[in-house]
Amino acid sequence: MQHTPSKFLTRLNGVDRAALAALAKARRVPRGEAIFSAGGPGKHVYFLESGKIKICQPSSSGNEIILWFCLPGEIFGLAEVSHGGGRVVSAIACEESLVLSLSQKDFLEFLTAHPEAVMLSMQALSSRLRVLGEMVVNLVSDDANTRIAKLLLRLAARYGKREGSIVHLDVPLTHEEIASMVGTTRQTVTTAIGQFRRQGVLSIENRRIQIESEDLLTEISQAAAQPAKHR
Amino acid sequence: MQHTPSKFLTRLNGVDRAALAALAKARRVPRGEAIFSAGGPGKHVYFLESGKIKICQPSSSGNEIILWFCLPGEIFGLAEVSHGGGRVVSAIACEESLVLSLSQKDFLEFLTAHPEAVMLSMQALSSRLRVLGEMVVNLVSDDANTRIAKLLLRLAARYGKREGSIVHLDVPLTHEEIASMVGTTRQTVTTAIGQFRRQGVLSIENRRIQIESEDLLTEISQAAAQPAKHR
DNA sequence: CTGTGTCTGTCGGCCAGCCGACATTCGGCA
DNA sequence: TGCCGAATGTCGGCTGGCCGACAGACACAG
Repeated sequence: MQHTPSKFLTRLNGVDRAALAALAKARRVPRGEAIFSAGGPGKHVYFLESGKIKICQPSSSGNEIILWFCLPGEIFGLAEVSHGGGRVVSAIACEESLVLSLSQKDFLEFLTAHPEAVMLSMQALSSRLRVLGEMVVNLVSDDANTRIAKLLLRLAARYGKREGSIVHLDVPLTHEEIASMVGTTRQTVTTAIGQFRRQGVLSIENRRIQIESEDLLTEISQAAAQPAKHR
Repeated sequence: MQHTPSKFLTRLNGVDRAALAALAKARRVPRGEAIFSAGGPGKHVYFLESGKIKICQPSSSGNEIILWFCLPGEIFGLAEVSHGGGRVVSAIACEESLVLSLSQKDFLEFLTAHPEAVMLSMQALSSRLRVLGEMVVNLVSDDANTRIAKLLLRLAARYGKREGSIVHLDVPLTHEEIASMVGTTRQTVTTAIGQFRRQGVLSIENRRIQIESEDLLTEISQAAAQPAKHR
């Protein structure tokens, strides 16, 4: 259930990291700005030095669905580079960020020169594949409350900062965004979160969610699992 | 919108393919049998020589969600090998199949010895990532009919055999399975497909779906995209 | 500190789609 | 060939959650 964050940069040894940094071009991205956008060419791969990036995919109805958040040390924009074809997702800075970029060509050369990086790349892709698979399963098989609970658990596992038994979710999310991630409406999210808070599962500290009891949340996420059957 | 099937084996050059075949162990799998199951160790990677495999992930409520179908020439079971940790998905033969299996260790050695295979692996992962992303977006943003229409379009693009303007979907799917893939009920799928048939969008030939007009289906899948707004 | 826009919280009405129930048809196997 | 289980088709009743609407509550710029 634990998803290793597969921090590309931090797991690269010093020499290789230096070699990569030498090839890469650094860029400062202010909060809210896109590093790349859906529809664009997709000829670069990126590494997040500092800050936070959200990777979103536009839906046919026009809103952006957040697929995952990218944390410092992670690689992003990789799938399009290896798959070919343009971007289908956008990368948007949640806060001021520092990113390194590398052209497809340079990256491929780097990979041949540094075989360990190959495994790291494949791990990054695999890890995301696993998370997306879990998302799909949740989406098709759970009701709204359960989907919200499971989303919070996933976020806690990947992006939570533990402090005693409390987990601080270090990602900026509006109810609207949560709703778009789990396929429900803003109102339903508000109601569910209010409910969780009243149950003592979580609390809100200046717009950040803090999970008070992961166990209780897990319980909730499994409660409705049995679709009641008869009796 | 087109998803290259990323046929690993067929895109490997002859020499490399022979090398891989030499390392691999072949195995005949009868219809309905699992090559590996969720919860298992995940220390092998597989190639489909002939037949058809479905890759499923169990949901908390017990049923198996089909994530994708594996066609001859494709690699599967790759994500767990590169990511580490056990299987979260199962691979089940839809029909009698011939698979090649390779241990993690042998596969990694093969990759270092045959660099082109690295790109093919990454392409396979990336391609699946893209499809799953599309699935997630559809699931969160579309209503039941639209989800079904889009699923059929995706299946047609990847697994359709074109014959004039008609596309034969060469995958064995019950309404029940379709329902589990798009997060709805068997009855709703039956109704939607009946509707599509009456509209002349598709027809059924001994339990296989044939899409008569991809254009019309595309239209349907986009019609409800605008949530009507006001006016 | 005050205005302005975005975010959160809450309510009632309404409908898509779920659920159970049943009839029918298909296709594979004895 | 006939049988049986699985798959398909159809129907009402019921309800989770969507929608619109509106009222606070922040956050931040000027």
